[in-house]
Amino acid sequence: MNYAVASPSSHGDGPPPEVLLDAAFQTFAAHGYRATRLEEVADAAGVTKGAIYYYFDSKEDLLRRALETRHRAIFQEIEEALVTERAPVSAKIRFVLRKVWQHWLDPRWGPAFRLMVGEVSVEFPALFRTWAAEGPIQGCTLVGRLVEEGIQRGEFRSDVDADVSARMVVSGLMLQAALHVHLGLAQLAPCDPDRIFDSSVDLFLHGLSVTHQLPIETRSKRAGSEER
Amino acid sequence: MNYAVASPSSHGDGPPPEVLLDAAFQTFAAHGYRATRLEEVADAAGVTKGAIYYYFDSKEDLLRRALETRHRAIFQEIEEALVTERAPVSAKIRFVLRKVWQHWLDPRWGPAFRLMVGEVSVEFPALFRTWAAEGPIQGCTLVGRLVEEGIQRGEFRSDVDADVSARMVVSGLMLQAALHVHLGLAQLAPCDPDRIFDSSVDLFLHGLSVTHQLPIETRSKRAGSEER
Amino acid sequence: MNYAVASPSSHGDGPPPEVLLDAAFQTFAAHGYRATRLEEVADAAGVTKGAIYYYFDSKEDLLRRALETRHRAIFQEIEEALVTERAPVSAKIRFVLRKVWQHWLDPRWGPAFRLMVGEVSVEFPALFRTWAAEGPIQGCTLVGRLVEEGIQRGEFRSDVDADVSARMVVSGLMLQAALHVHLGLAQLAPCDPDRIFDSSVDLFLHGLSVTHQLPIETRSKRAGSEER
Amino acid sequence: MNYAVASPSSHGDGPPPEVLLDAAFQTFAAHGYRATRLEEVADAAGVTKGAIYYYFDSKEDLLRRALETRHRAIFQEIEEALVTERAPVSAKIRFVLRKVWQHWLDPRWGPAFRLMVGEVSVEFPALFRTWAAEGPIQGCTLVGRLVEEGIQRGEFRSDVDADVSARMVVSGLMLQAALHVHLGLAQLAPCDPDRIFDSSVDLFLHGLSVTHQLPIETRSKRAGSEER
DNA sequence: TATGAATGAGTATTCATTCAT
DNA sequence: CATGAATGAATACTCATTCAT
Repeated sequence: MNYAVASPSSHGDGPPPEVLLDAAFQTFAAHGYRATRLEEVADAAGVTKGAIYYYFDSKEDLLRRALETRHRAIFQEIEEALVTERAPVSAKIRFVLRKVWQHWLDPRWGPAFRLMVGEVSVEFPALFRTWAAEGPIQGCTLVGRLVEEGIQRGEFRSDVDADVSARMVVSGLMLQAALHVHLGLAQLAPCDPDRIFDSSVDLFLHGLSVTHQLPIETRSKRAGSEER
Repeated sequence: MNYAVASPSSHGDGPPPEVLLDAAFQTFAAHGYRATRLEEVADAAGVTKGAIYYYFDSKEDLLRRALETRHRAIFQEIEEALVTERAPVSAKIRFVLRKVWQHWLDPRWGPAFRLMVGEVSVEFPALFRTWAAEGPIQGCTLVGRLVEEGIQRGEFRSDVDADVSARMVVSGLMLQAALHVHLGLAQLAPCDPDRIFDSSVDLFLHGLSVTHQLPIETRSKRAGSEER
Repeated sequence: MNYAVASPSSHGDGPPPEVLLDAAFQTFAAHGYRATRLEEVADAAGVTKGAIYYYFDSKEDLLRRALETRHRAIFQEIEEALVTERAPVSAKIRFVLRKVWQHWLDPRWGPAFRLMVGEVSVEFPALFRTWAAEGPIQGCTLVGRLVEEGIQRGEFRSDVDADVSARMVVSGLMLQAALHVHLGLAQLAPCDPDRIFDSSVDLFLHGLSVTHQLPIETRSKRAGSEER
Repeated sequence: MNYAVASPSSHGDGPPPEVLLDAAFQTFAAHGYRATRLEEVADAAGVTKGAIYYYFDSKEDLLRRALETRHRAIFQEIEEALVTERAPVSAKIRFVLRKVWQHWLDPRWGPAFRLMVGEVSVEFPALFRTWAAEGPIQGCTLVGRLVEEGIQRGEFRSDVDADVSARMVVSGLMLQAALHVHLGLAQLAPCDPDRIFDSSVDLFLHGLSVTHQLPIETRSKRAGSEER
């Protein structure tokens, strides 16, 4: 045993084995945090329960560190890939969205999304906010900036709400991935992921684009009497 | 091995008291299914644990029946309200979406969404499918039919994908409600719910509307070399 | 609905500790199966409740395994001790009966008999049948064979019912052990165990022995009018 | 409501309905005391749990009173039927045993025996002793007196142990009834109840009868070296 | 480092018992 | 008299956590 200061949250000298982190992340994601017994994680990792406690302080600590390590800050990568890009903004947006769409299509993403929304959001709000900040929020921000740029360049309508538009397309694709791809709603209403992506992005870009049409309708109804 | 009677083990003859179903639904929604102790439900309903077992067979039975009874099939109502409507399709769509948006804004909806996506989807898949069929799926179907109608009437572009467009706007608004309104992401990126709704629906309807512009870009990139 | 592993839910790899099996057997025998709290067993074994569940799946499993392991197939042993015996059949029978009588006199046998007859027979019929097959039934068979042998050799009357005679003496001694020795009826009608044994076996052997007397009475009354 | 003094152990003014006592006795006998839920008794009697508490103070009280009332002091009856009898003692004995045998053959007797031996003996020893005093013990006493009478009259051997002989035949028949008739051991070793009775009684009376044979063997072995 | 064994606080579930109606 | 509803103490069972080896 060396003289390294004991790390604050475990006894292990080195970093926890990847296999444990992986097993924890996947088991939690698959069955949920509460529904997962530590023994399941241990089994999945090929060790015994006790070993977990050599590296982690508690079930919570295990989840926390598994999430930290496993979570890919996808938008970070994408943004970096984007700086050198020379293309119309709409093409950049499509490029960005395709990247994240592919990420969301990953079989491991759906369960993780469920874990985040379903349990982490309530039981570990801070963790949830971290995930959100690096995921959805950063996605929205990135896309939002591109929309802004499109507006500046005259590529998009000047009266577009860049912020909300970005949230809309990011949320729309994300929940479609979650519900239709991962949660089995495709069985109830089948649809090809490629078509979902293409049609959704087409719709989005059309919505942004400069047109010659008349205003669609007035919004004056919003405060109208038909609302309860 | 036991001589338990074959009849259902709950004893209540009449339907379970509303207060129990309410308390169960809300407590489960608020804290999650696994994280909720039956005693919490009992406390919330002002009874004791034993009373729950007078009406329900198990925690699972309680959840099941609470979900069945509490869940409002919102789209059903909306569709009925729509049959008499005489208006441009875009107005109808805005009307429908406003209705569901208001529903999703309800403080009780967010937790229920979390419960459904986070735990029910994994632990009680059949229940989840029922919810989905009456919620998101029916919403998509309804909006999809309206988009179709708009296309027929020449109000919308003939090349929009009615199905996917509907999913997009329903998913987009739903997840924005969940994340930005209920899960506190508004703190990270503040935004007024009214603005979210208006801008999202504007964007959507713009996306559907007939335009005179050229196609924004080709989709030829999809199979391009940047994909993994 | 749960994600429990399909493998048996007890975790112990090796066989359960003797002390647990012993404690379980004795506590169940002493107080009865239903009346025994798992904590009593745990206390008797000097462990905590949780430890029981490390080795056993349930209270039922604990009983089952305790009975399987603790039960001594006494007649098996006796039969083996008998093969070399050269003696009059009546002596062999007395030898056999003395062996089992001593077994039934053991302070642990009475409670076990009660457990078997009182609860196991109803709640775990298969277990009961196993016990019976190795206990009373095997005893009857063994003694029955000896009686048969005695008849062949001319030592016993040729008109005795070997089968039923064996059942009679085995049942008679067994229930006297249970009621008079273990269940305290000796308090109501005191009698020395040795005397019970000797007199009972004498009576039995007399009953079997060849005599010169006339038939005691006719059995013609059996279907007579005094029956209901 | 009249002014009768509240009876010590219930609120009912009149005696408890037979149907309740019957249901209790039979349910307890069938499933065991601990294993029986009061609701089962109530169901069997066609009332609700609450009604039981109008007549009885507790589950224990219910058992106690059900046993008191249901239990037939069979030997009492038999003894009375016997006083006028003019016949050889052996005939009287056969008569008595046939009566009790018939009683023990009753489908309700087996479960009651089990209840007594299995649970009442441990949980309510006083009750058990009452049952034993009026059942087995009285039976033994009665038969014992007859054997004594037979000895006096020279009908039976003078060296017979009247007491133990009586216990032997009563125990023998009783346990055969319990095990072979009621507890299903007949499946393992089939035998007709009539034959059990006849052969057992024949054997018994033979054992008692005066013979010309030599002593079967000496008892000197009892303290011999083969005992442990 | 890792394990097998054990712990104990917690939780679902049961059921005898009560009581207003 | 009897019921339906409810109670609450008891009890089987679970599982995160500990620890000697």
